[in-house]
Amino acid sequence: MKESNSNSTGVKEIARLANVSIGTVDRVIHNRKGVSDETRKKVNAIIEELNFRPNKMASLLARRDQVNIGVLIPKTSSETNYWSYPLVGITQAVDELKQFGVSVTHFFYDLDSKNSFTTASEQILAADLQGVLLAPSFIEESLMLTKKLTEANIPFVFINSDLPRQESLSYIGPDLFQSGRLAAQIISMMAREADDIFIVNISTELELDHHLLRKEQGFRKYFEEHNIANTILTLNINHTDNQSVKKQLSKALASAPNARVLFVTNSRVNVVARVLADHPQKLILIGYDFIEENIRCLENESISFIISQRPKEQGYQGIMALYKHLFGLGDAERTNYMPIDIITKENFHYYKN
Amino acid sequence: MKESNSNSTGVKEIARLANVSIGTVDRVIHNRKGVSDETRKKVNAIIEELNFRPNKMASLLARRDQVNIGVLIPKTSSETNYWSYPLVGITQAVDELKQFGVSVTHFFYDLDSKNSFTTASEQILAADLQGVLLAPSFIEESLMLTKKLTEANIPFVFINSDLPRQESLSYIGPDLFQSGRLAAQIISMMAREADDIFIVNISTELELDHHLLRKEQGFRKYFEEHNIANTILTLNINHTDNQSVKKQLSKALASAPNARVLFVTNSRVNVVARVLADHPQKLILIGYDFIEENIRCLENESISFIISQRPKEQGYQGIMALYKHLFGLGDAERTNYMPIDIITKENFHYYKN
DNA sequence: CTGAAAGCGCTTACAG
DNA sequence: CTGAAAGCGCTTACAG
Repeated sequence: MKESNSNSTGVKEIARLANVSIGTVDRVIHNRKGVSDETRKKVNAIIEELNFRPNKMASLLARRDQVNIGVLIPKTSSETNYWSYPLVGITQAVDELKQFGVSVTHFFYDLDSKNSFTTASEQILAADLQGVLLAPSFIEESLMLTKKLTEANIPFVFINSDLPRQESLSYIGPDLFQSGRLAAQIISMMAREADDIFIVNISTELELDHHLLRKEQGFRKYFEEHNIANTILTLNINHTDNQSVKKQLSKALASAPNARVLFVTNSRVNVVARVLADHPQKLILIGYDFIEENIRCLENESISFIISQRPKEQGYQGIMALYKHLFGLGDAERTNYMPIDIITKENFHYYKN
Repeated sequence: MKESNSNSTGVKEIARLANVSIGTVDRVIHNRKGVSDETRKKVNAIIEELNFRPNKMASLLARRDQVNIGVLIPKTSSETNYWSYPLVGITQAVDELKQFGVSVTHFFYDLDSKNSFTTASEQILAADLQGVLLAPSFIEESLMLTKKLTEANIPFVFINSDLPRQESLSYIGPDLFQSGRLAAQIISMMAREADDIFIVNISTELELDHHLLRKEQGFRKYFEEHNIANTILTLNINHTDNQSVKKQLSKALASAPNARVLFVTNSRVNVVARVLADHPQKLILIGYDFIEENIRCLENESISFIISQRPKEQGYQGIMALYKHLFGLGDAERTNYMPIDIITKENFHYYKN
């Protein structure tokens, strides 16, 4: 290790060259008022010439700002641990950033209860927050919240699903349509000509929204574009318990003897795998989300493919986007689509996102 | 934004509580000598109690250490731009770290010339480097270098391929065997019973080493384990030009009329795609590496799947591992296998690694 | 073995 | 509009 030569560039050197004080240099760097045009020009010219970039560490150290970010996401339920992954990413980001004065306050809601979302929203608005990261699962309720946040001038970032036309800083999450296309491509390569294909949407009315439909649209679009002749059937199951799924699925399969491939449009694919365990014919199953239940099904080969969209990274990038914005370190893109990962029995072990 | 309450913990506060100077606190924190056992204990107790973690920024700022890391990787050739991706990751890491005093000196070698590797090695040893990131493409030559580095007490990290039993800090790259298994799984799901499968190794003698063989081993292992009956043939092509590939491939395919799936064990899969363009039968192609030539083949559907192992991230993590080690911020695992990503026409667009 | 002082490269009141 | 001084939380000589 060597020590740096300290006569290098820095506010001090710039001040010397411009014949001003370092305070003035600081004012120019941050576009603060109280500097004559002439001085500003002179200093800026030198900054240009030296290609000066302020030392972020020193800056952060001297400012000792603290920001508290509110995080509003569903709580991990007994049904799925999906939301534990974004949480890991959030925690990781905060661990890296706490030395820069970033902290987080968590607010969880229940995916089965709009009320819990509204309650959490009120807590968020009452808290002293400088930014909010949220998963806007309920559209109307989310709009209520983001409207207030916008009024209060509190920046926010969406993860996992988007609410277009909002004043959000960023959306970080999947491109649902495209992920449906990817599922279609994989299936089209595996299916035989005579195979019928089922699209299975499992969802209570609460959730049966744009989400699953967008995936279905992408899926069907792919088959259309490629003129693939397989019959594609849709099965909507609006109860999520094993019994209901089993009943409706059995009925549907009984009436479609050629069905050999099932595309389940959300993480409940493991429920399908389970109720299909005693099905006479071997079916090909593909579904969504890197959650423990699904991984176990990959292991026992009852599910062939899982599509995952880096839940951990969504949380991580969400916090990072807020941090950079709050500290004036640059803004992320408005829309950030995650890579669409294909997970199987042979590669889930190294998947860390 | 709020300002932090500055009466919080810090060396100053610890010094006050322990009735010593902050210099002594610093000595204890970093286990420097010149502190009596008694004082050390007293200070450590307080550090414990306050759960004190030194402020990394302030520490880095005060130390103003500079490290220069040597990077030894193949140069991007006209044949493949593979190595431009790790380079992107390296550059990104250095951009983030230069504020912490990290810089990089690049040394490139030619994958077709062991000599160029040796020459670059000498330059590395002559340079004033605090760490080295290298892709040890040539085993003997790499061993020569790492031996000297170890003697000189310069830490090094391997990316892309590993040299076990070396004193490297870390290996960051693929698990070749497992990626072969993954290829086998995908193919086993797509192939019909009557299809013959070709494993195609394209490589000049220089490279025809453990690399491709490990992938082939993983591939065959999967088929064995699953008792899949397809015939698996191996074709070794030891010239990399289009003409040679075309000739040997045509010959092999002529003698195997049932061949319908080709697994190419490296990035040259695009060459195969090209020479197969006028092949009468539609073949399924799967190969390695997220490089432009291969992406184009995904687009025109002449390649079905590409396996990629996050080349960008390898470079990024390699630099990070060295940085953390050099600044005493913790060491990475000895072996870091990258996720094994499956890339197709429908998801390459969002793949950023 | 220990302390006091200067300094890292910035920012922030405060004074003029 | 501008400057001088103090401070962010550490580390580094230097003195004793």
